[in-house]
Amino acid sequence: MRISELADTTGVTIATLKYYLREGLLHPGRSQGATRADYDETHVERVRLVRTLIDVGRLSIERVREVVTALDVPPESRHLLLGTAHDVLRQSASGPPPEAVVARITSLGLPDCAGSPASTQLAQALAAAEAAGWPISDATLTSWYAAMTRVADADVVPELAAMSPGDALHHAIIGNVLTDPVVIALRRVAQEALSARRFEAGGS
Amino acid sequence: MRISELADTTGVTIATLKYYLREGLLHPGRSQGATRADYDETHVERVRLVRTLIDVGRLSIERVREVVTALDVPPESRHLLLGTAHDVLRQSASGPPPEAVVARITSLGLPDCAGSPASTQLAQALAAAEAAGWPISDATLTSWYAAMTRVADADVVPELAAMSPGDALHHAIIGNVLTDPVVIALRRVAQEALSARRFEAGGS
DNA sequence: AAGATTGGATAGCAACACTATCCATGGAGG
DNA sequence: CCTCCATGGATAGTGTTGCTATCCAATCTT
Repeated sequence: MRISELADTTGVTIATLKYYLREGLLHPGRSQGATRADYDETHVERVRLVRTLIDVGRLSIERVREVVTALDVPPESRHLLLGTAHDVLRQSASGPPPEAVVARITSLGLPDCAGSPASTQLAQALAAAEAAGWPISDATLTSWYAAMTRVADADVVPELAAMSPGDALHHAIIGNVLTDPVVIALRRVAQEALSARRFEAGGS
Repeated sequence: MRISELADTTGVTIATLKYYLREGLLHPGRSQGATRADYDETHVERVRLVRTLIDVGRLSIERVREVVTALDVPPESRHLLLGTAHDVLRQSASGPPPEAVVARITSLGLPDCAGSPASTQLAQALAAAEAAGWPISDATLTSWYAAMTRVADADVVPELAAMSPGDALHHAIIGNVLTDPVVIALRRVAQEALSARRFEAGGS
């Protein structure tokens, strides 16, 4: 497959593909002499991944590069694997979260994945909310955690055990990127439904 | 309060405040002659709102302008109010979602807020996932909806009924912006916990 | 009177994600 | 064999975004 075909099948211009090649988001095609290279299905899939991460996940080029780098050298351990996936999907910069918030999380009986990207993200999100005058009670937090466990139940499927580390990582990353918006939208729908039930009945 | 004080208390530079004034994100101070204007608590709160929307919510300047415009003229009806909040927090462009996906949503027994921003968002998120080769089953969707209803339970508080439309809108917008990252982070933590339980036991 | 501060206007800047152009090569069709 | 278009590789340019920086006259403070 030549680059023009890759462009046609993915809907991405040649100029952009060259850019992705330069930036290391796309592995080079198998070179067939100086002016020809061969691209295959792995390139098509990679381009689709990159576009999904950019369009849906709103990841920066630099962050996408982190993803493909991780995919090229996936961690062996299945535990580190999810951590890697969560790390590249982090929202804020990966600095150390406030000590006090971390202590609070562990004291609530949430799993002690201390230092894991997910816990760090949680701590930073909680700290940001508190700093903006929106503290979240222990009761709300544990209730939300229970609810999100039900959501995550569909995420951690047995099939993962049978996949190669690279495929599992790909699965975890793209699954979260694609379904986070669904989960958030469902939250909004639920809000509207509850609002209608609680306020609409009484008028206004 | 002069502009320099506003800058000091909010931690935003004067140049940026002037930019926000130009862009209509910040209402002008009460003019005291040609070279002086007076800013008050409403300006401090507005600047904090803008910074939260930008830093945490990653909203563009244009989207923030939508928010403040809506806050200046909040809808009277409490039902439209949540819709307004959800509309300014939309991820993708507010185009019409695919017909088939909408039909599927309503057929699942999800509330028939047809055309509401939340339903539109959901339809678009589902369509995007499907287009990227990640279809979401009816079972998963209903299970997730049940879970997110539990999350939303903490969002739609009775106090909302007693608030002014503007305050309620502010509450809904900033609440979602600040807690979406918390909810998503909890999902990740739950994924790690489930992964540990399901895969760690069997080794690897 | 001197100096700093303000509002208002305009211009500049850095980052980001492409997009366009140029060029030498080289394979394919005639 | 010759022409011609696609390709790889390199480099430069572009549009958008979110600020910054500078300038100016007016005015407030000291």
